[in-house]
Amino acid sequence: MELDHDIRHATPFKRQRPLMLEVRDALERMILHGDIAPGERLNEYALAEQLGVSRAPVREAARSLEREGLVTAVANEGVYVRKLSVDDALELYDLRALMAGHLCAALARRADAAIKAELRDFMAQMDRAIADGDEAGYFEINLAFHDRIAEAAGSERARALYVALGKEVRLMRRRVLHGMPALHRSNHEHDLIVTAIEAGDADAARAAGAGHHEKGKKRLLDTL
Amino acid sequence: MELDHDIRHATPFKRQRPLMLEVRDALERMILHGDIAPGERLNEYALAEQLGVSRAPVREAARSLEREGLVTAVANEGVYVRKLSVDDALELYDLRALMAGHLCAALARRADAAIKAELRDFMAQMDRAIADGDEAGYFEINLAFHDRIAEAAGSERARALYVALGKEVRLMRRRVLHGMPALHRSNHEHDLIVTAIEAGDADAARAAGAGHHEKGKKRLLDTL
DNA sequence: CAACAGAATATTGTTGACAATCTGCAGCGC
DNA sequence: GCGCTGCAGATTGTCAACAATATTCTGTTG
Repeated sequence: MELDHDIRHATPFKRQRPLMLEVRDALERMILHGDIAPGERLNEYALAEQLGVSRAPVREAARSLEREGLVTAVANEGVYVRKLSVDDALELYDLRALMAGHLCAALARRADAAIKAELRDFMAQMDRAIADGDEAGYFEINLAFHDRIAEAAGSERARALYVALGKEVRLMRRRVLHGMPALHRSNHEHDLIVTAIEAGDADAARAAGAGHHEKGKKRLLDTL
Repeated sequence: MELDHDIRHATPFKRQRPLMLEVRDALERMILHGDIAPGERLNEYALAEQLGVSRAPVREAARSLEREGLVTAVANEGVYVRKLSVDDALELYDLRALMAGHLCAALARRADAAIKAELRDFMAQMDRAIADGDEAGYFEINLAFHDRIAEAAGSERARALYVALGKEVRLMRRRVLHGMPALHRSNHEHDLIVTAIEAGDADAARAAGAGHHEKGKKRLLDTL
């Protein structure tokens, strides 16, 4: 845990963006990247010194991360990187499936030609990544694909919940999706989602969106 | 806006509970009670003086309320009590219906005799309140009833989401439920929920739980 | 009189210091 | 040996002052 010193010197000229946000991003990156292990405590003083700021922005950033469920704060004791139990992770998968179904259904009702074409383009990109054997690339596009659906569904609150749940899931640093067969199955599920959205079939889209994430849950269970 | 002075003197002896939490509760009460109107800005300095604390706890409390969606913070400008548009409110109702359905379904799968009896008891209390023409009493029990379901469903994250959404909805200070006929209909829907849970029928419970909240949405639309 | 520049004011962002609380350990009594 | 007490260190909670930014007001100018 020793990286990213002195945020302020990284952006030397003018900054209207509050330090707290910079710190928040830095901490989130560290946590999601695994630089700070789950269960580990975030030492305000140490982090403040490490980042070259005072404790207040670090405190606020930590509280902000608590909102996203990445850390848990205990009074008079400190904030800890959240350690996900398997049950927690399964619950998160369920909620994420619920939200994904909701978002896909909403999008099926309101999708126009532009967004439909956009989703098909994502599919093509993922197909190409699979053909190239580019797993990392596939993950990235996969992430963007789902974010785009959430965004286009037109329900800001639901979108925010969905991405927050996604970040939380990432705390369980287990690769549930790897190997070409898994990628093929995954992209077939994507096709079900897009097809239902194209058809404007909200119920089918809900089922496909939820089902896709429930498969992810099953894949996690299989790795145990 | 002038009430609740000096939190600390209100609890004069021993306090291991951080001031920030006291402030948080006080602010939440003020907001939900309507003492601070939606759209109004929360002045850190003024609130700090009014509550007899420094700005730091007020700041933290405000950031904490942001998490619950009761206020929105703008950088270098301040935090404002959230002003719900009708669309926002409708979206909240949808999400709350979604979560309620999820929770009811989960509870239907795991409910034991004790919780079933407890729910029936709530029903009896609400019947009595209706018979007595006690609308305020009905509301209170109604709230406890739904909270109990959320708690008993065994999904902590989902429960937290559900109650947070409930608080947000209260920002729209419109009485969607009043008059004996509405109360009767409402309690009939409660009966559908409890019956489905008793039968262990998850799908029916989901439909009943979601339907109950969707009716609330319709009632809101009717008041427009 | 309208519109703009710039000062004056109000408010948030950040800092370092101090107070309260928790943790670990040594010393003591049983 | 075991457990309790209390001190020492570390860490979070709170505070008041300072810096940066936004807002309001006012006088000037076209």
